Formats: sequence, structure tokens, C-alpha cells
Amino acid sequence: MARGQGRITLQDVADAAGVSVATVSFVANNRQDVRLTDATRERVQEVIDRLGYRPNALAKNLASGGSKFIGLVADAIATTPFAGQIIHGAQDEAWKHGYVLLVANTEGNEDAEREAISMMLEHQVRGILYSTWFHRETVVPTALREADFVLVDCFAPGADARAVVPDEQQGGRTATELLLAAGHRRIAFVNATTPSPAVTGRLAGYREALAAAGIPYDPALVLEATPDQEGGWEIADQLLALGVKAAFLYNDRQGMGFYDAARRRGLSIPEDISIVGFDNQEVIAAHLRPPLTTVALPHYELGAAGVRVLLGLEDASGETPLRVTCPPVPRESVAAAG
Amino acid sequence: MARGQGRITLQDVADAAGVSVATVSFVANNRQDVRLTDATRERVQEVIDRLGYRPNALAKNLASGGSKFIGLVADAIATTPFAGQIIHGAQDEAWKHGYVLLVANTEGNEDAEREAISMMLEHQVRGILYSTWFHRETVVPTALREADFVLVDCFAPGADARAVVPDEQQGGRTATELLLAAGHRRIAFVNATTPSPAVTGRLAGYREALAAAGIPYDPALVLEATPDQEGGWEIADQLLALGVKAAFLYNDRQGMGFYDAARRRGLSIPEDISIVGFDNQEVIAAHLRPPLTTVALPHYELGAAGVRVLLGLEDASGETPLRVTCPPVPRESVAAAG
DNA sequence: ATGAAAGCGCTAACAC
DNA sequence: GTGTTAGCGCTTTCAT
Repeated sequence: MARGQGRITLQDVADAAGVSVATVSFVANNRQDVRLTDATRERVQEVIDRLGYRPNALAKNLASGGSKFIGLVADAIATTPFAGQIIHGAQDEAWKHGYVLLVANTEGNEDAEREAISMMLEHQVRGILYSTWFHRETVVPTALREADFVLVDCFAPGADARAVVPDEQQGGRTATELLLAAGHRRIAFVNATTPSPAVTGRLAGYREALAAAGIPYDPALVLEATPDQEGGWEIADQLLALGVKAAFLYNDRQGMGFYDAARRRGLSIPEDISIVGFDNQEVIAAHLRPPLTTVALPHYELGAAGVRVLLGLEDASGETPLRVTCPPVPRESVAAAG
Repeated sequence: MARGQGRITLQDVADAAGVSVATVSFVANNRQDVRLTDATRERVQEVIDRLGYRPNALAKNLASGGSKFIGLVADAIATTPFAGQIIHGAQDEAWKHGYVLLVANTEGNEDAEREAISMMLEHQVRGILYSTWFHRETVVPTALREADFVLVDCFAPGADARAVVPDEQQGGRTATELLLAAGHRRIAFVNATTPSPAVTGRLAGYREALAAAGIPYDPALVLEATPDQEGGWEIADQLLALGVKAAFLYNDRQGMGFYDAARRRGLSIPEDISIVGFDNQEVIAAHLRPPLTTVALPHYELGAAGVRVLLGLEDASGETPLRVTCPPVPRESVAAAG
């Protein structure tokens, strides 16, 4: 077996079955629009199985025009688990439609990106998914325009590019509602310092949820910290000084840092303060003590929706990126208001 | 521009340049073994650029036999950042040699796996990297044998399969040495409960390091816990009861759990006890307080070495998997022995 | 109902 | 030096 030359071709099967390659092609592809006697079908199929024939996808694609590849360029496959989930979602969906994923990692390097896109173009990809590991605005690389493409987890205003992004505002609302539902009314929000769609979206969602609950917005309850463990740790004093019994943190990493700070002060979660994070970063959120209630960033769904949009199975026309829901992930860091 | 039919072919360039396709092919591939006048070269190149010709990789591969694809099947792209690093390493190395990565995610599902391998075979991959997200023994899927393949982060004893795995023993030794170097002599080791190459390897490395330092092995200093935060938390009492000032934990996740437990008891790291983890799981290790000193699992290198072995650039013959070094990652959780 | 043959875009002998 | 041409393995009219 193994490599290269020895492979069984359509011709081989045809010869062995005493039919033409056309006939074999028809049965191999199980084409119902061609009339073949059942006898022939069976006989040929039997030979195909016996010889262990495997179609050559390259030849197939060449002959039929248009390949079955979908390219996925990611900027940070290695650094976070997020990219992995996008890949996973994209792949599942692609396979469902008979496509195969060609992935390229650029780690943010522009040359690598250009090269990646170019390689995909050369492989006649059906289209390209251009993804970033965190939700942000981006500029469409010119080479991308040579293909059908959709932005995943990023967007380019006014660039006439289809895009799929997480619904940050709904996510912020959901996070806040998790606390509201437990009876809390004075809820703090620790936002991130970095301007980004997540920062504005989550804040908007927070305000929206409060408004819907008839709670006036109090800017004093909104703090800012870097979006990582250090930020959560450092904001602890300010947050605690607010005297709130509930807080929605920008992300799970801040949550982890805050947990440390709280424990250091002898405070317990959720008895002393209920916490809701964001991202649902498994390794962290699910294993903190207590496990952190959070809102998930739908990376898998983003990848899947990306190929759906690419394939025209779902609409995401024009200026408005398609927004994917961020679902709540209740765990144990929220307690009923005293 | 865009999709499908409109693409410029070799023929188009040939016509526009008034030469034959062969000539264009030669200059496009920059083949030095063919003598062409510089004039022709330049003229053709100019037309290529002007028309924006892009070779069709499918046709190229078909015509030349053997494709430029390397398949990578992973069992858990989505669940951990580890798979991402393997992909990244494999891709960088593959590109370096003109190959492109075809990735498939199976999430442990056997059907998905079979389908993935089959799809890769149909695409005439040069070979397949079969990877698992944690180091373990595996059985080679029969379909894999139809291709050239190498196991990455897993191995199959007696199955005549090339494999690349992390050097757990050296890793265990390195972790222990990190503590030894700080002057510690009574060093505990919290192993994992699950039998695995990592469990036996790291223990062996621990013992080896002690032996090399002339310290007798004391089985009482070796504990067991589940390889996660919960394990680290739960083993705290036992570990602390040992009265050691230094411990090497099975992984960073246990480290995170232990940090919690230590803080809860008012102990501080590394003053009260020095800790070394394993895995170098970024999100965790780099952001604990204090940042956790650990030993890295060389996933990137594993992926890269995998393609090198596949391409025959590196040897990994027979029964002995190629062992890749696990480098130390000193951070701040180790203090000099009092 | 099945076969013959013309490509798909490119590479690689082999001519001239 | 450069052009011709026969495939690579398959799909797809068009005959028969």
C-alpha cells in the first residue's frame, strides 16, 4: 500500500469491471440522475470495494472546477483555546457540506498572512474565513478580496465585508441578568481599560439590563481594570469599597485575579459577593472555587456560522455583522441577594 | 476578480507573452536547470505580474504526482490550547518545506477520525500527523497505515510506528532540579493518580534528579492527586503535613488549586513553600500570584518535529519514539531554601 | 444503459 | 533556447 504511484484509479476499476470509466464515475459518485442497471451498479460497486478504490480529490476538483476547500486564517491558534474552538466549529460545519478546512496560522504576522491567503487562493478555495482571536475591528487584507470571504470574530466597517461576531451587548445584558435574577439590585461592573467592541458592548448590555429592571444607572458602580488576572486583583480594593454584593467582571481572568484578592481578605464568594465573569474560559472558570458563573463567548458557533455565511446558507449582508448569541453559563459564584 | 472561472491560466500568460506554456511554466517556477534567455525570463515574468497569474495548486499537484499536503488529525483542538500549539509548530515547519496543513478535528470520535483520515488520503497527502492532546499510548487506526504517518504526543508500542513525544523523564528531572538548585533537599512530588507515561516518566525524572544530588528517595514524599485544580486543592493537607518547603506538582492546574489552599491557610508562596508545576499552561502559570515556575510541555516543537520526521529530515526509527525536551520556565514560585 | 472523448491547468519528456 | 505534446485522474457532454 502506502505512497503515491500504486493507487487504484478509476481506470483500474473500469478495466477490472469491464466497463468504462464514465460508468465507474457514476456509481462511485452514486449519481441517481444517470440510469444504470442495478446489475451494473452492484457489479461495479463490488469491484470498487474489492480493489479499495479511493477517488483522487485533486483530480476531482480539477475536473469539476471549484474545489471543496475552505480556508481559515487565524491570528493566534497557539496562544488561546479560542482559536481552536473557531476551527472546530468551522470544520464541523464545513464537513457537513462536503468541504475540507485548510488552516493557516499567522500569529499576527502580515507576511505570513499574505502568504497564507495566497496559498489558499492557489488551492482554489471556495472561500476564506478570516478570524481573530478576540473580537475587534480589522482591515481587510487586499489579497482577501480575490476570494469569497467572511470575517469571523472581527469586522471592517464600511468595507463591504460579511462578518460574524459575538453579540457583546446581549452578553453583557445576560451577565447582568444572572445577578438580577438572584435578586441583586446594586451591581458593579468592572470593564476593561482597552477600547474595543466588547468594552462598549458589554457596558451597553449592562445598562440595558439595569434599565429593563427599572434600576437607575450609577456610573460610580462602573470600574475599569486590565482584562486579566492582574486587573482583577488590582481592582479588588475599589470594588470592595463600593460595598456591593454583586459584580459583573469583564472576563474570567479578572475573575480569577479577584478570587485571589477576595480570599486574601478573608471574603468568600458568593456569600460575601456574587461574581459573574465573561468568556467561559474552561480551564479557569470551571475550576475556580467556587466554579465561576459566566457568559460564554460562542467561538464554536462563530466558526460554524462563518462557513454558513460563506456558503450562502445564512445571511449576513452589508454593514451589519451577524451577531451570535453569548449564552449564560451558570455555576456557583452567584448567591441570592441577602 | 473573485470566484472560479475567470482565473488566468498558464495558457493565458503564454498567449499574452507570445511563448509556449512550457516556457511560462519554467519561469513561473523559477527553474534554473532550464536555459532561457534573460530577455525571455523578464518578458514572461512581466506578463505574469501584469496579469496577476496565480498557479493552480490542484493542477500542479495532479500533474506532478504527490501533493504538497500534510494532514494533521487532532483529537481535541477545541478543548485545550495544547492542540493549537501542535498545529502551529506543524504548520510553520510544513510551510518551511513548501507543504500546507490540512487539519481535521475528531474530538475523540472514531467515525470522525476514520472520515478525516479518509479525506486526507483522498487528497493525496504526503503524510499524516496523528496527534493527541496529552501524551499517551494509542492504537494506530488501520486507515492510517495507508499513508505515511507519524504519531505526535502519542505512541504505539510494537506497532512499528514513528512517534514523537515529550521527554517526561527529563522534564521531571528538570522540575526537580529547579528546586534542588534553590537549595532544597526535602522535596515532595505530587503525582497524578491516572496511569500514564507522564506519571511514570516524571516520577522517574524526580528520582533521577534526587539520586544525582545524592539524596535518598523517600516514598513518603510522593503523593497522588487528580491532575487538576481540585487535586491540588485536596492534596494540600497531606502535602503540608509533610512539612516540606518545596514541592513539584504534576501540573500547573494542581498548582492553581494548591495556591488556593495555601492562601486559605494563610501560607505564602514561595516563602512558606516553593512550588514547581508542569505543562506551562500560559493562562494559568503566568498569571498566578506569584507566577508559577514550571516546566513546559513542548507542543510547538512536537508538531514541528512531527513533520520533520514525516519528511525524513529527522530520524525516529523503530520502537523508540523521538523524545523532545521539556524546558524549564522559571518564574517566581521558588525561593531559596531557608 | 453505457462508452468515447474532450478537457480541467499544469509538468516534463522530447523535439526542433 | 523554446515549443509540442502526452499525460495526471476525473467529470461530463455527446454518441451509440
